[in-house]
Amino acid sequence: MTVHAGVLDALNEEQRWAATYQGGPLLILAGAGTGKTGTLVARAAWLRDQGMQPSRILLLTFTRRAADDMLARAQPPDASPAERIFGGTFHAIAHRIIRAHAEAFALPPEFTVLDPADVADVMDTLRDANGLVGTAAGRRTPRAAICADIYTRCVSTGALLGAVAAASYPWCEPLTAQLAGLFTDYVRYKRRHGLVDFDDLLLMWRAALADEGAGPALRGLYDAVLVDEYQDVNAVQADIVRLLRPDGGGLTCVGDDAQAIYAFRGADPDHLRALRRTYADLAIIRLSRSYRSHQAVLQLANVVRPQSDGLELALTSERGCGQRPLLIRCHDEATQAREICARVLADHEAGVGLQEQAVLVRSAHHSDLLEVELSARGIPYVKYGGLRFTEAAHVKDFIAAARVVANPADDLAWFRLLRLHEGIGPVLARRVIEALMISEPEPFSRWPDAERALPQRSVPAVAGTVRLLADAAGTERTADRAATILAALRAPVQARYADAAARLADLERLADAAAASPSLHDALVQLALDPPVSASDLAGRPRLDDDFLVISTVHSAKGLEWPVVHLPQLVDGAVPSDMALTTQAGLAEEQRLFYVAVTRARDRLYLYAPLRMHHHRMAADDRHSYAQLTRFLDAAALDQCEVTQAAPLRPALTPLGSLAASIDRELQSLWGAG
DNA sequence: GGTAACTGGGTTTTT
DNA sequence: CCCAGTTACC
Repeated sequence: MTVHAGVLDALNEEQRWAATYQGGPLLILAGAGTGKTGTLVARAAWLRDQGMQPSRILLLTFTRRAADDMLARAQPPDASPAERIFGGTFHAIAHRIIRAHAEAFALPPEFTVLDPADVADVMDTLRDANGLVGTAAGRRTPRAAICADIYTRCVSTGALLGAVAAASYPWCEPLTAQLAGLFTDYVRYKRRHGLVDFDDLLLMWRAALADEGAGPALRGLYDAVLVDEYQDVNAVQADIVRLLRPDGGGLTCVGDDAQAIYAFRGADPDHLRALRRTYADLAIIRLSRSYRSHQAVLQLANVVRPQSDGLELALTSERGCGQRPLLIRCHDEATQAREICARVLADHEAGVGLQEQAVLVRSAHHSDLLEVELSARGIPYVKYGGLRFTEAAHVKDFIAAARVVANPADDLAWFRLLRLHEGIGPVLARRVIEALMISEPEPFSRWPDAERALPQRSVPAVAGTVRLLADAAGTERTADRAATILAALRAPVQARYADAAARLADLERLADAAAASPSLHDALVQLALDPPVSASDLAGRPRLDDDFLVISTVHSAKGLEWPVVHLPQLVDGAVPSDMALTTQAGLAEEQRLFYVAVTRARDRLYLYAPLRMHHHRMAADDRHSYAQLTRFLDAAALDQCEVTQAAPLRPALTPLGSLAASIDRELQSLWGAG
């Protein structure tokens, strides 16, 4: 008898079958809202109750939140370390292993983890030397961030640079040789400075697992490996899973290839499909009973869902029929914004809280006009996706300062920190850093020499910051260090930003969060691998009782659900995105994205199709017909929807004309003629 | 020489 | 709206 017997009792037959499956490798094909998390948690608990040692069960996820959530549900909160199931994101677990064996990877014990923005910064400094600046070779050159994208795409898919450029960045193809040079320099730079990016974490874990000496020991750590969201693995992660469980024993993968939406960062749903080829004895168990959406919503979802051979799935609802999705044709984007507001308010009147409604968009800027309309009407909302907290300038400043303290040899962090000060540009910053780094171990002690590179008037401010950071580096306790770093940034942040008060408030939270970590280095790693979505995220949701509408990108909405979902911009070019229209694979991904969006709705789904877009006019002659506007709403899909037309917003032109005339008369009277 | 302030062109999604 | 290139100022 176990404490978790209840976990199994709460499952339906297909879920229980999956949770207690006794054979070899298992793929749980879990449709949207079918209780995938509960099933995976139950399987972990069941394995443990079968006598498997909890610390030898490895749970791999893509987000920290998913890992924490599942681990909390799989075991009592007071379980001792030995009784705890081991789990985390691919990157976090890789980091743990590499840190424990840093010297074997030729890394310093406290190596810096570069986040994607850092990668772009490094590439930016190496671009000129590789002929990738300005309009080299008569063509426009990719920005540093694009270079970083191409790099990571090659690494995470294992594809050749030439092929990646041709397929995804055709305008960069003539610069393949320059990019190759840049990437060579980039890797050399990382190795020389003891830096590790996200891709390296996975590459190193994979290399260790494939190593004849280390491999058996590393994979021998676990008896069972459970992988969540397997459709989102990239080539390196798929290799890691294969190397962890070469014969498939003890392997459970959960996923749904129709919900794979991360191709842009190297994921490929073919890895999920390939499991059948890798493991001849793979069992596939389908979870198709949805506890989320009404049947009427699922009928549209089932039509929209792309099916693949051998992995077909159709969802049925456990929640009754419900209302058919409503497609609202709108004259233009302004009408669409007005219409969304009206329906949000109407449902709110009917008792659906704002927080129970979400507007899901393909790309962050698709809600711009809507946000104006919401603000004008005083409807509160929060937006997820788009700009991340750690990408805000002042947060990057803080992280740079913390990195200088944690590792005074981090020239990239120095560069950003110095440039924060008035009057310091790239050239002066470089000179100061050069002076600081002449003798490696103690950059801070060289400050008196280095400050000679600066013009007199900027010395006091910079020296003040540096002195406080040196103090921080000299103290032991993490809390003291965090507080001193914050103190060091006060003056420069005040001087640089107009809205300094709000930014400093953010930094106080950041400093508090860092103070709670065992070390500054841990805080920085945590921040890189698991960035908070917003400042309020750090502070633990202070506004829980405020009611607000949710606006989110479809990507950020993955795994979430709302009673009411609004899907605007259902027009070719927006959904699907025009960036993806040129390739078959891109279009397939957009289709899956639409499937994910539709399946977020529990009770009510509103689809909005504006006839005119901001820049290009679409199908003007079809304004009053039901012709398809997005290829995803074909005849079969429309059959599953109610269709209505929003009343067009018609400005009253004639009165406006007479107003203008009266203004003219008024003006005329000002100069007394008339 | 080096920085800041201005202006014009392109804009997906993010562990 | 953010970044890169240009101009104006110290």
